[in-house]
Amino acid sequence: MSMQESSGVALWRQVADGIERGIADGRFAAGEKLPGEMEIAETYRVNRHTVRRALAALAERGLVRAERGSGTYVEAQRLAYPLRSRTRFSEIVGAGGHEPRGQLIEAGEDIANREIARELCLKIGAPLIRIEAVRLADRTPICVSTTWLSAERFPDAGNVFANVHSMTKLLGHYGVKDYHRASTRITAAIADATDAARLDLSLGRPVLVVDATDVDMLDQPLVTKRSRFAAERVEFLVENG
Amino acid sequence: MSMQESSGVALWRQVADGIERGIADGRFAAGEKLPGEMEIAETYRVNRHTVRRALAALAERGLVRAERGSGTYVEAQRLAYPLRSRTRFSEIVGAGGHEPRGQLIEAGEDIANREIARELCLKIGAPLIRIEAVRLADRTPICVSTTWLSAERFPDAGNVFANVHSMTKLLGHYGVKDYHRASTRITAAIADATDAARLDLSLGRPVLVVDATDVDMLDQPLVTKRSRFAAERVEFLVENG
DNA sequence: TCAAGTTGTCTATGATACTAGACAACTTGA
DNA sequence: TCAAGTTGTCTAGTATCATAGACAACTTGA
Repeated sequence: MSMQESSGVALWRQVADGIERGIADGRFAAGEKLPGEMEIAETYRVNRHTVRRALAALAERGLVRAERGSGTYVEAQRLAYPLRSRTRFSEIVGAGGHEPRGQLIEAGEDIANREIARELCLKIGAPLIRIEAVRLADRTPICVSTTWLSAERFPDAGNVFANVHSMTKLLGHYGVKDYHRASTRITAAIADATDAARLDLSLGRPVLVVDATDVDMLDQPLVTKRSRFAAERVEFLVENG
Repeated sequence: MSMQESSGVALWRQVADGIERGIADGRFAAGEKLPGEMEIAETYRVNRHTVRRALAALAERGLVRAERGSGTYVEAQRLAYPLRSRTRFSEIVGAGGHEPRGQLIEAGEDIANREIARELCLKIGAPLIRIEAVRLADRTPICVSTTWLSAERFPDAGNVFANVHSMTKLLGHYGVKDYHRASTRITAAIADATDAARLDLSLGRPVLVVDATDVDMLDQPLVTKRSRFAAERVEFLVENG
């Protein structure tokens, strides 16, 4: 018997994703015992060895734990991430009982392409500061983001961010007392090699890609950014009404 | 030279995803010529044959078109999908210049688990109608959704939906004049085999998973649903303030 | 016309992925 | 204690993945 789907995704990986989805949506509760390897193999119509490889991958990521002679058990949970007009990473993570951390990867200069120029109401080719940062809850990386600011309005923003480790504090440094989210666009993709490494994700894992622009109290654009969230670690909450 | 990452995702697939991302975020504009196979191979540090397999996969999905002796050219676009309090699939798709279509896959009975009971303010074990449907823009499937309604309040809802092909019309049939979105939760996952087939996606493609509950004008819950959107075909827009 | 650059097709080889079967090591409950 | 059920480990064979090189077929621009 053979399974040729030729999707470019290994069978063990498909099984692992299936089990992970089961964990994420509650079919397998935390602490609960998974079905036996044989039963999983029959469910997915694959060999037991293929299931073992899937479970090994999940175990390595800390989602399950195998106990010889007994069974394989679940251990996981996702971070709830509300998308509000006032979106602050530190507050959201703190509210979830975790310690928020930010880490600068790289800061440099850039020039505005058409898209960024439109978002920030600048001219194409205008000088920008580009900040690459990773944000964590406790010791788990949650997202990496690329942030662009006008280099004219926020000179030396890269160095300031390196000191304060927070976008809110950075803006405060330039006299911005408060700001809020003007637009948010969400889609999903597969993490590229760089992001996967920074998020401590294995290759091929999905990320939620969020393009957002923050404005001040007069609706003047301040910063625009593209964040990539590890899909397996967060769940966005959109609150209407 | 060798590349052993052993992520469970074939190299050609990683290259294909990388190029697709480039198309999605505008690095490669529609109609534009991609870099030559040799150049792509050098970029990703893989063999030219691996690049060819990636391009073949993209060509089969209609994202690119190869012309012998000349080059490989892009052809694609994503559907903008605003997430508002008043979210109507048909209006969104229609506004984008496409023809919205809905298709019933299956309707049946179900009983409320804890999560659904909470969303619909019912007791655990309460009888439900479960509707599986796929929704398309022109002839392209955009999302599949599983919708749950109280079987007491909406008796025979499955047959009604089969006739009207629209959730808005179904609710109208029971006297609900207007409704709006109460909560929306978004995450991403890999499409399972069933969803992949229904969305005409190859295995391993990411989907945006949306859990949402609609309420009437008195904030009484009407329906709760879990939709899976083909990530490569949509882009969610969250509009704040 | 022609050279340079492009995609298309062939052969070949080694590494991984998947299947298959067998048995060991261990846990649990009767 | 013991049988049934669990995970862990070994061997082997087949198919797919990825690499490598060579050359054909075709397009483009000088």
